[in-house]
Amino acid sequence: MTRSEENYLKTIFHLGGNEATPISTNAIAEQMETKPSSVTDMAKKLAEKGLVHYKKYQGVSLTDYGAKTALSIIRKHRLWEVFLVKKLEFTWDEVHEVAEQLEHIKSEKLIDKLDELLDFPKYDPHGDPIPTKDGKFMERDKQLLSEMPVNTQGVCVGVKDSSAPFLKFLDKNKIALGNAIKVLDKEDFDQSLHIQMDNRELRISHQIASNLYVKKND
Amino acid sequence: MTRSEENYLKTIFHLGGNEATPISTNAIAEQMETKPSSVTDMAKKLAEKGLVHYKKYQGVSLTDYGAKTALSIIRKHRLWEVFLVKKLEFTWDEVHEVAEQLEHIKSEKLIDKLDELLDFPKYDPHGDPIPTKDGKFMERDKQLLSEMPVNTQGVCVGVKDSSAPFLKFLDKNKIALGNAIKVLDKEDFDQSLHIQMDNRELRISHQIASNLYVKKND
DNA sequence: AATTAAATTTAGACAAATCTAAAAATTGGT
DNA sequence: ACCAATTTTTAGATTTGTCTAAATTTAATT
Repeated sequence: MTRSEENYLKTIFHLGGNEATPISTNAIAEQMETKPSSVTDMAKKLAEKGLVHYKKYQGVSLTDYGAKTALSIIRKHRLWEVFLVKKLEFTWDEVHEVAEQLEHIKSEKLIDKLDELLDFPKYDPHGDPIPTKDGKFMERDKQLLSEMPVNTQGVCVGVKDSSAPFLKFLDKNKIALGNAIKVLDKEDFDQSLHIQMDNRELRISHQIASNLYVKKND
Repeated sequence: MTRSEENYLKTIFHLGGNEATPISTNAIAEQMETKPSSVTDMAKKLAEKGLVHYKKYQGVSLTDYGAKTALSIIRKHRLWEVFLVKKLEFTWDEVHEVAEQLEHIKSEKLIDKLDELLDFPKYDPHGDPIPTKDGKFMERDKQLLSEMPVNTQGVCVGVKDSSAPFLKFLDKNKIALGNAIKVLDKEDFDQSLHIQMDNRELRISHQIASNLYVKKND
């Protein structure tokens, strides 16, 4: 597997889709900042190797084998992210770029031992679940903050947008995973929220709220 | 810098040489298991970038800039080797292959923090010195065991050959870095040695002795 | 259902890194 | 100082992954 093939698999995985509703070459090209014609070429190659289903003009979807492969790369990416934060004092907005490189390192022992060193983490620094060695995905029970009714309470458990600018914004406003959240009020006009976070009250825009995942308290 | 360019620099560094006595394209090709014609192509490219001195038919040597670059790659390689042994329970015969991949990861912060996590190690698992951030090389006062006179004592501090087969042989015979060594006798016939290592006596061939570095006791 | 617009693929080109085979330069032996 | 052997370079081809521009297919609109 080349680095490029791995990057395509990962992108296709993240874009979702399935054999019935495949992902267009255009969508992949846009996500990867490349050209649709390049995607077509790669789609053929990946299909050749049994990693994707591909029918001309129809789009692309992962085979079981392709999905398993994608999950192993995502597993590596997220474990490295945990390593960078937990062991090397990286901030959560710095890890993605480096993990993009580290995820391509080939050594099963390396990743198994890394997992052990980190004490088998279940989530990465952005709250995304880390697939198990056999490709099982533990999706957490969570919802967007923007979808929580007024007066419900929960805990901040993840971000939808994990871009550096958004993460830095959260840092600046002391919004971190693990914080307790209560929705105090919702503004009908612009759907902004008045919330209580840990011990202070703050107002956040709909844009922010729709990129923060919360686990509702029972 | 591409991965390939980095590998060439590293190889040229390890082969030594200087502007007056450059390394032949053939020597580089042999070391890298590639063809001389490929080396010629790369020599031109590296010369173009100011990383090596290259004159047709004369051979190649690193510029100061090239040496500095090579040292930063070697620094990364050796720090990763320490990480693999100290933090992930790799054995010293397993680390090279993985470090060959890890050494190409680009992130200054990553390597600085790794250095810190490992407590600024001075030597890698094979006893080779780890260059400092500014490319300084702390070569240890050491000599080959095969060159130690009878009755001298010292400590095992490194290996010349760090191939897996040799390292496994050392493990099997419980020869490890840090062990105390005393040369009891030298066999004129085949130059084999009778030594005392920690608390036991053993005989080792000249081949082995000429691949083990010892620091003589004062 | 025909025509236009949009999406997708094909064809041909390019850069990086490599190779083979042939040509050129260097080296060593006499 | 010459010739033969060796080393090194050149020229041209190959692979991988990409691109542009043109051609084709699909989708949308009337």
